[in-house]
Amino acid sequence: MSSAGTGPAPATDTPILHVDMDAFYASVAVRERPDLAGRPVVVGGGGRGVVLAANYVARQYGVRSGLPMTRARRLCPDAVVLPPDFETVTRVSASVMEVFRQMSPVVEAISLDEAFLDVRGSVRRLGPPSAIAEWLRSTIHDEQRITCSVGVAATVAVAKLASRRAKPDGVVVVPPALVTTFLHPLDVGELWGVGEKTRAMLHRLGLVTVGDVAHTPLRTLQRAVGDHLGRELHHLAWGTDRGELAPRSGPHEPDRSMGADETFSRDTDDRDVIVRELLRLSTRVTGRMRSAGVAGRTVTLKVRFADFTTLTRSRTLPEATDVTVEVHQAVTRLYDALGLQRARLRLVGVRVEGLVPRASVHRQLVLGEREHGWAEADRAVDRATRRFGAAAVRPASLVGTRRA
DNA sequence: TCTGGGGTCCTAGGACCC
DNA sequence: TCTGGGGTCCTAGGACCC
Repeated sequence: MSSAGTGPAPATDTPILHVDMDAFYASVAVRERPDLAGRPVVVGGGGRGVVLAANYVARQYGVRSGLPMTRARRLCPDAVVLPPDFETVTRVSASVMEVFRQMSPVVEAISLDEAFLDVRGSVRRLGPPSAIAEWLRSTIHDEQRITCSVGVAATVAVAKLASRRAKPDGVVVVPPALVTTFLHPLDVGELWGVGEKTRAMLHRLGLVTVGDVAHTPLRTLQRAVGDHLGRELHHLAWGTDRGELAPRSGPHEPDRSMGADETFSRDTDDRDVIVRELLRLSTRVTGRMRSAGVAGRTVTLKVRFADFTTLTRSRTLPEATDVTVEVHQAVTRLYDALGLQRARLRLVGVRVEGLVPRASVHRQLVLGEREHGWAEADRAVDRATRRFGAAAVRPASLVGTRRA
């Protein structure tokens, strides 16, 4: 370390960086397949899936993430379509997060490809935030051969908007004096927390730009969109959201819920098929719960009909559980209670909420319940799965019945 | 052959208790 | 005789984010 060790740390009025990988899944795919450079690349699920990421060549054809894959193929028939490579993406993400931690100890990751950094403690060592942003970008580019964009500001939400403005492959700094100049011309839909519905409702009220929202009385906003979101929007519109990060330290907070859902490749009204799918999903969810060491009391069934209307039904059990059979029983009862006749389902889902550490659950043994019951069976399955893989052990009704 | 899968948080009404 | 509130839990739905 050099002599710079004494004296007050240089202050900065834009300590928050938002780093966002450009077209992450697609960039990683191209990195693995250099022959694809310059071609339109779309990463997404097959069948009824949606676009996970599209590189900038594909975006010229109007392909965007979230678009149904069928639409994407129609918009860009020449696109190279690839399934997501989660393993590589996860590995690249971990390396990138490691670079962030070299730049600052205060990192709040929001997903595999996005994070906030507070660089207040790093300016003496590394220079002003804009220089840190550039160094970070060149390091990631050199080490991982992918690009990212960085927004720099005094607050979290402004930094996030700035990084969007910086895309692709750039840096945008918004000093405090320019925050309203930057924010107010933007469409309200750009704000974090304003999706399609809220945007449409605000537009109907004549609130089109962020500036319009900024100059609307708080009470009026709250009547339109609710107390909480109203207050939130007011802050966002003036760039006065939080300027502190909530870094995930330690092993990380436990999830509040765990769930799994699946869209059928073809809509179905066959109870056998549906109940079997609920068993698969219950098995998956409780398996994840057991390896995380949590149990939960509220079990929720989700059902989506062919016309995309969706409903949920939930049931709170007397005791928290992580037992596959109990969760499956609960969702099957909820399903039967719907009394669907010939309604065709597009999707079913299982979720367990109100998770608590398993160790904190003291099971009351119900009269007649054997001590080594289904829970013991689950643990035996977990051990076998760890040794032999997921295909080794599964309920009899999930074993293929098709004959040659 | 339009519209995934993993989550979080908020709202609102009713039950129930004090 | 009047018709209270506050707090918590449960359920259902909706909106949003990555």
